[in-house]
Formats: sequence, structure tokens, C-alpha cells
Amino acid sequence: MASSRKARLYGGMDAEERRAERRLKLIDAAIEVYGEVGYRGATVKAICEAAELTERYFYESFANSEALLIAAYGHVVGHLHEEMTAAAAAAGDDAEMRLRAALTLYFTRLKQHPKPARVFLLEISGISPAVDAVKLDALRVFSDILVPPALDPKRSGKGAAASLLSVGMVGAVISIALRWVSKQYPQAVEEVVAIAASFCRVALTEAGHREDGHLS
Amino acid sequence: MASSRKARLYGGMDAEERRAERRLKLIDAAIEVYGEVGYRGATVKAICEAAELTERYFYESFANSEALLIAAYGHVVGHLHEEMTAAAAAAGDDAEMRLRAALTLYFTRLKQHPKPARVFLLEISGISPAVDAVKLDALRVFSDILVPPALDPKRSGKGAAASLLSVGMVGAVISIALRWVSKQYPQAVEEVVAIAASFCRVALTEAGHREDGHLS
DNA sequence: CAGTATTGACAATACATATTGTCAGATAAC
DNA sequence: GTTATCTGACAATATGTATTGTCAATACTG
Repeated sequence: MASSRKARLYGGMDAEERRAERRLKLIDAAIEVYGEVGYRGATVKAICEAAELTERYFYESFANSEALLIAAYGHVVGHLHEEMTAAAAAAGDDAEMRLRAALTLYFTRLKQHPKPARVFLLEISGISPAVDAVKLDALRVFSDILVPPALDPKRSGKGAAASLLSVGMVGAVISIALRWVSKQYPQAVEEVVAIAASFCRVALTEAGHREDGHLS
Repeated sequence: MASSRKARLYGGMDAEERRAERRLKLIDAAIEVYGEVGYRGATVKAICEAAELTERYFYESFANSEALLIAAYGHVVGHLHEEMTAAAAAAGDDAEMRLRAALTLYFTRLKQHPKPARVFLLEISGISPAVDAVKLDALRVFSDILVPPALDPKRSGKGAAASLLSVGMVGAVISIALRWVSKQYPQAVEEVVAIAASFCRVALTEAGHREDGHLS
């Protein structure tokens, strides 16, 4: 009872820690491999090799390839989400400023880390209903950062139309990002942000108009 | 020499015609099946069954599944392209009118034919470089309908930025379409068109500003 | 140092599907 | 009605990969 050590230490870590580390290595490796050959081209074996682990450890942490994809996605998106929220918050209360700040952070990270970019921009679509649901949720979160629903409290009646505006906005930003990445960043971050922001502004202003019955 | 009939007739058609008909049946069946289980879930066998043909005929017309996907995509997009061009032309010279006409046709067709919609909205992404190239080309074509480059002749200097605007526009429209379809058309066509148009207008007006050195 | 938990390499299995091949029966030509 | 062509069903093969299992080598514990 007194010596209730959880497990034998290896490399200074107990069993739990080692497992967590392997899990992380697999996620990192997955992002790497997805970025090179795409999700569907990524075999379990290739990911394990990249992670310097064997297949046994793959199934220790993940039920199947899809589970790893979702985990990798969550990993990338979780970070980004935090950072964007923080950047928006730091920019104050002005909607335009918050927008700029969040987008600038987004495109900056995109340029710094091209591989993860591919995971959550491209690879994530149309794998399975489960994966699509995860993506949908993530997009909603990002859209809320760019156009905070809190700033738009009357959004009860025209919810559906407002939702299409959010969707269009996020679609525009992601498409721009995809192209920008695949063409290897031909424009400066500020320029891309300016372009993306102009689409986001549509969602902001149109939502306002629509609330006022300014339809069509 | 005189009796240079190409081949024996079956069902009133010669060999060539029969082959063409089978090819078409396969394309139609593919669109149907993709619409139900997605491209990656669509086996050669399932498509052949839907087409009421056997695998032998699949390989008669297509080298592999990917070739059929590309053919199906071209089939759907070709039609749509013609119709949108015609609708835009019929709407006269006013950019706003052309835009409305093209978008209205797009969303109307989308509602009429949900299955093809899925093929060219969702299934087409990230299958392979070849398929992506086909898609990229198609998107460029559509973007040219919505914002004709002819109306924008000075587009030589700031080409790259203008290109991102087009990309964003098309991305917004497609995302809106996807959501609208997957939620089973909660808004009227006119309303969706209005929302989509507001994103397209960004591409039109921003392009103008940028030409005037109105950057950032 | 002896013993055991843990690891890494790799074999064995399972499975799904693409792709090619076979052949009996149907259909048109003469 | 006979023959050559074409068709449809299905078998046979090939391939690639996920998933599980085995086992010797390694790293820690006492």
C-alpha cells in the first residue's frame, strides 16, 4: 500500500507517461506524414516509422487510423483556437481590430507550420461522417472568434441566414489559405489578411443589415 | 469495301454507339453512387450494379476508378458551366445582374439535383493531384463567369491578389452551397443567392480598389 | 547479478477490393 | 437454322494494408 508506485520507470517515466509520449509522437508523425502524402496515402506503417515506433504502439493509443486523424486535428486546432482567442482578446473590443488580430495570427501560423496546415485545411474533409462532424464543430468555433455571437445578441430570428454568412466567411478564409499555402506564400501576411478580412466584413455587416429587415 | 459497316448492330446500335451508351450509364451510376456513399465508399462493383453492367464494361471505358470520377465531374461541370454562361449572357452587361443570374441558376440546379451536387462540391477534393488539378481548373472557369476577367482588363499587375479574391469568392459560394444542401435547403433560393452575392461583390469591388492602389 | 517488465522487429492472419480471365447462353447476320 | 459475335454472370488472381500475435533483445528493479 505504502509503496504504491504505478509502474516500473523507463527513461525516468512511468508507464502512463511513456504511453502519453508515444501518443504524442504518433500525432506529430501523423501530421508530418499527412502533410506529405495526404491522409488517404498515409499507412499505419509509414506513420509508425516516422514516429520511430512500431504498429503495436499505434493500436495502444488509437483504435484505428481515423481516430488518429481526429486526434491530430484536435491537437492542431486546439492550439490554434487558444492562440486566436487570445490574440482577439488582446486586440480589445473593436470588432475590426479583433478580426485583424485573429486573422493575422492564423495566417502567420499557417506560414510557420505548413504541414499542420494541410491537416486541418484539406485532409479533414469527407473522410467520414464522424470526421466531418469534428470539422464542422471546429469551424463553428473559429467563426465565433471572427464574428463573436456575443456582439450580435439579437441573433435569434435570422439564425439560419446568419449561419450561412458564417459558413461563407469561413469558406472564403480557408480557400484563400489553401491557395496561399499551395502557391507557397506569394503574398505578404498583411496582404492576405486584408483580403480575408474583406470577406469577413461581409459577414459582419450583412448580418447587421439583415437584422434590420434590410433583406434582399 | 462497299459494305464497310463498322460492326454488327445490337439493339439498333453499332459497337461504337453501344460502348458510348455504356460509358454514359456508368457515369450516371457513378454520380448516383457517389451521392450515396461517397467516392471512397464507392466500389467498382457497386457502380457497375447501379449501371446494370458488369465489371468488364467498367474497364472497357475507364482505366480505373479515378478516371471515372474525373469523367463524372467533367460531365456535371460541363453542363453547369454552359448553363451558367448562358444565364449570365442572357442577363445583359450589368455585372450585378449577371452575377445574380449565374448564382440563381447555380443554386437552382443544386436543389434540383442533390446527387451531382455532392460529386462536384465534396467528393472531388483531395483524391489525387490529377483530380485536384481538374477541380482547380473548373473553379477558375466558374470564377470567370461570376467576375469576368474581360471586365477587368488591367488585371496584369496585381494578378496574384486578384486571384486570392477569386479563390475566396468561390470558396465562400461553395461552402454556402454545401451547407445549404446538407441542411436540406432551409432557405429559399433567392435568399441564398443574396447571401452568396454579397461575398462575390467583395471580389468585384475589392479588385477595383486594389487596382487604384488603394491597398491595405 | 538474476529476474521481470518493456520494447522493437517482424511474421501471420484477415480482409477488402481491383483487375483479369473464363464460359455458357443470348442475339444478330446470313 | 447455323454460325460468329457479343453479353452477363461469376471465378481466379493480384495486391495492398490493417490488425493481431510471437519472440528475442533490452532496460530497469531489487
